[in-house]
Amino acid sequence: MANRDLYGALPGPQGGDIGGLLAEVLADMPDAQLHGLQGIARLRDIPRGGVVVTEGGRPDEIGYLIHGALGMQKQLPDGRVHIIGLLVPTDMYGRLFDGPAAYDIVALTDARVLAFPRDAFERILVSSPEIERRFLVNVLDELDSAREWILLMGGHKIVERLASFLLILLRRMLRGGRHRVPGAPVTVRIPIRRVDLAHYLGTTPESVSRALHELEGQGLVRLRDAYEIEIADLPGLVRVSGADHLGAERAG
Amino acid sequence: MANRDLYGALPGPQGGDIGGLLAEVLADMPDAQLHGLQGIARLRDIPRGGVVVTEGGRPDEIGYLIHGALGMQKQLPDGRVHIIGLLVPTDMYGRLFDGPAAYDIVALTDARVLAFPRDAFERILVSSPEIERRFLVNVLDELDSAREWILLMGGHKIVERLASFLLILLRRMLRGGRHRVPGAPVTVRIPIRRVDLAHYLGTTPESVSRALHELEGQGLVRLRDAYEIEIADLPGLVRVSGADHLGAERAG
DNA sequence: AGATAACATTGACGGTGGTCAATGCCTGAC
DNA sequence: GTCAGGCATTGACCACCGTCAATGTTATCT
Repeated sequence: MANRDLYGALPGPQGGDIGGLLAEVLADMPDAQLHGLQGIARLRDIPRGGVVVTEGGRPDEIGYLIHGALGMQKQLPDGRVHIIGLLVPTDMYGRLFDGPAAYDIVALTDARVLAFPRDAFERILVSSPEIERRFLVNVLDELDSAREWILLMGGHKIVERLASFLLILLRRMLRGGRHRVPGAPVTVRIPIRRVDLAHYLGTTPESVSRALHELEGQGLVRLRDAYEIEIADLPGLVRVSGADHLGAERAG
Repeated sequence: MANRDLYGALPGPQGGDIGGLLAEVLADMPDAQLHGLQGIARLRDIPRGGVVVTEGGRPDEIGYLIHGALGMQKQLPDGRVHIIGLLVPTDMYGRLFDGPAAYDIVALTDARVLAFPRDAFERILVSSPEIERRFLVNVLDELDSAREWILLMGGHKIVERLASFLLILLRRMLRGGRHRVPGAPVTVRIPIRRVDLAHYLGTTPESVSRALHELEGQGLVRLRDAYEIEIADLPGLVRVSGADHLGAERAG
C-alpha cells in the first residue's frame, strides 16, 4: 500500500514557506520570537520507517511534526516492538536540557518535520521566558496525554481501548481546526497501519481487526475502508470506551 | 491492618523543621530561593483514603510528598477505579499555569506532604528562572516515568508487569540515597495494598497475588511478608520483565 | 486471650485475546 | 492483464486472567 494513502493530500503551504508553518505550529507567538526561530528552522522529509531519533543517542534536534505520523517506540529484547507515543501534526519531539533519548522515534508514515538544532533552540528558550513558559505548558500537556494513555491501556478489553483511541483521535481532529460540516457524517482517519496501531494499543493486528469489526457490528462505527472510520453512534462509542473522554473535552 | 505498617518508621526531622525538609526535597537549591519558599510552606498530614486534590477542581496547592504514598486515580463510570500514577516521597503533585485537575489525588497510606499555596508558588517560579528550569526538568522526568509506565502496561502478562514494577521500585530505592549494605539481601517494600497495586497494574488483587507467588516459585523473589520483597535473582527478574529496566539505569 | 475486621491468598470456571495458519484485497510492476 | 508483495481479515485452538467464592492471616479492640 502506498504511504500517501495514510494521510490526506498535503494541505497548506508547500516548499519553503517556513514562516507560514511556524505561525501555524506556534500560533499566537510574539512576532519577534517567531523571527528568531525562523532563522534556524529547517524542513525535513522522512520516508516511512525512517528513524528520526535513536534511543540512547543524544538527540541533536528539536522538531515539530508538520504532517504524517511519528511513533515513539521501544524495541524489546525478545523482538517485540512497543509504541508508547504517537505524534501527529503540531506535536513536538526531542528532549531539552537533558540526557540521551529513552526511545526511538520513527516515521510510521512518510512524514515532514520542522527541525531546529537542539542547542540553538535551547539558547532561544533560555533567552526568552515567554517561549520557555509556553514550552513548559507544552510539556505539561504531553504529560496529560501520557496519563490519558495510561488510563486507556488499563482498559482490559481491546474494544474498550480501541473505542478510547478513536475518541482521542476524534478529539484531536476537532481541536485541529478542521471543523466538521454539520450535515456530513463524522469520520476519523486512522493515520497508521494495523501493526503499528496494535503495538500502540498493546495487542496484535488480529485483535485490532476483530475489535474494529465488532464495533461495526454493534452499529457504532462504519468502516469506509481500513483507515477511514465513520462515527455512527458517538454516545455509544463513549459508553463502550468506559472512560468519559468527551467529559474531559467539555471541562477543558 | 494498621496504616503505619505500610511504610517504615518515620525518619528524619519531625514537627516544624520545614527548612530541613525543604533542603532534603529541593536539594542544592540556592539558599535565597529556599528562603523564599520556606516562608510559605506548610506541613499537612493526610490519613489513608484522604483526598488531596479533587478531579475537576482547580488545585489550590502545590505539594511535595514527604512520606507515605499518593495515587493519582480516576473513577470510571462503571465503578472501577484506575490508578494512573503513584507518588512516593520527593515526588511533586499539583498543576501550574493550568486548568482543573484531570484526576483525583488520594492518599494510599497515611501521608505527609509539604504544601505551597498555588499562586505563591507560581509567583516564585515566575520570578526565578532557576527554579523554573528546575521545575521544567522535574516535569520532563515525570513525563519519562509516565512513558515508562505505558511501556509497562503494554506487557501483556501480569508477571511481566509485576516484575517491571518491582524493578522500577528497586531503582527508585537505590537512587533515593539509601544505599544498600553489600552483604545484605536486597529488599524492596511495596508501599501500597494489593487492591491499589492491582488498580495500578490494570488488573485484580487476585492476579497480583498469583503473579507474586509465581515469581517466588521460580526463585526470583522471596516474600518476607506481603509487602517486603527480597530480590533473589535480579537478572532473572529483568529477563521476566521483558524490558531492560536496568539498562536504562546504566545509560542514565 | 478471644472476637472481629480488613486484607491476602487459593481454588474453580468461563471468557478474552494471543498465536498460528489460511484467505482475501488492493497496489504497483512488468 | 497478470503477477507478486504487502496488508487486512477470518478462523481454530488454547493459555491467561477476570470473576466469584472460600479460606488464611494479621492487627486491632475490648
